[in-house]
Amino acid sequence: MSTVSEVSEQDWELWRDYFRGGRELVAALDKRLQGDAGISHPEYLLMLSLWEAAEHSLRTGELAEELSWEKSRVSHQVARMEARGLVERRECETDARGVWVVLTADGSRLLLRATRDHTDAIRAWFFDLMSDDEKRVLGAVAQRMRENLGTVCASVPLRRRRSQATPPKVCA
Amino acid sequence: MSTVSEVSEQDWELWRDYFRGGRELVAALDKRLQGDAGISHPEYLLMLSLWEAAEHSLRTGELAEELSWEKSRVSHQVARMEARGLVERRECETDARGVWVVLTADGSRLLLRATRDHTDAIRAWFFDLMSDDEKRVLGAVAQRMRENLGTVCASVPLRRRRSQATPPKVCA
DNA sequence: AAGATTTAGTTGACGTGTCACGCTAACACA
DNA sequence: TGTGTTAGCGTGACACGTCAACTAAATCTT
Repeated sequence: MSTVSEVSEQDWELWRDYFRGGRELVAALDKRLQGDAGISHPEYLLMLSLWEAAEHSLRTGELAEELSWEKSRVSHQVARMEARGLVERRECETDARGVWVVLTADGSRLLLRATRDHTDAIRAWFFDLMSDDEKRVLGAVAQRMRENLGTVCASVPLRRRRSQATPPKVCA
Repeated sequence: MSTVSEVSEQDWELWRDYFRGGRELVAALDKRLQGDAGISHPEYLLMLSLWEAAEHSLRTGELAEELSWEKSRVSHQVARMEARGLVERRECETDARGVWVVLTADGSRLLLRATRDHTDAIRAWFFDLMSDDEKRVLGAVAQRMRENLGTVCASVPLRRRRSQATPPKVCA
């Protein structure tokens, strides 16, 4: 067991392509969002979560759970976005520790402007490249990976807690 | 064409799992490296490239090409790693603009210490989760993705320019 | 050989992401 | 009622990563 060469050259090739492919795809999506709407991918994701929530607002912790981010990360990101006017922080009436993060009108506008192109990009650079069979395989493997890693937070996130009358059904 | 809902719920599920799975896997690998050898994944990758090169040294630009990183990124990373004593910068005799980046003894030690566990982790969290058929599919899709995105630098990197007497054959 | 251009590499500013720590409010319970 | 614990969030430091601007050496041009 476990001479390094146990992993075949082919396998390393696969790993390389998987690893770099992921990075390159996300980088490309990010660049596209920047160009189209002037927002980053993390900003898009955060605003999307808010958009999909009741009143376009969520508590910091809910946001973290929704995005599978650390709360600290959410805090930093919200701070930057608040400075840009994309979201607002509001005190929580029922829990003085709590904070509501609310999508602003500007935020909504940008989100909606971005969504179409972003979705098209994901389709063109991801979905359209695969047959249905390949999608099944990829999905199965990805799920398996997450479950396997999935000690703590990884197993949870099968979207629940939705609301709103059919907002743009997008994930990325 | 291109109502957002063109993308099925299943497809979004796939995208989510693929997207987060990748992030989580890399995060897990990084954490493992930190714990085992006290180095980050980028540090590991950079040192591995050096290790595999003649004299354990490469020019900044070669390093960038090898890793598919921007030169600026290499520069920053090397600066941090030089401060930690993992690599050294050395003037280039034949081209006064050039810089050789050389793996130090400390760097080598850490790299070697890290390699075994890192490889095991990749095997356990990636390779072992897939059948050979699934590997083929994943590899094909990843390659297709990179080629599709692959305007500029994406098409190049099929490892060339190897040297050295069989160093740890690892990629990640 | 003078001047323009290209190439190698660095730097600073800034967004992203994690970790360790700290703070206050809510809560449990003696 | 006080006291210890936990939950919700923020902050500062630092690593990662990109972009635009920069320096200086090499190279090309005429």
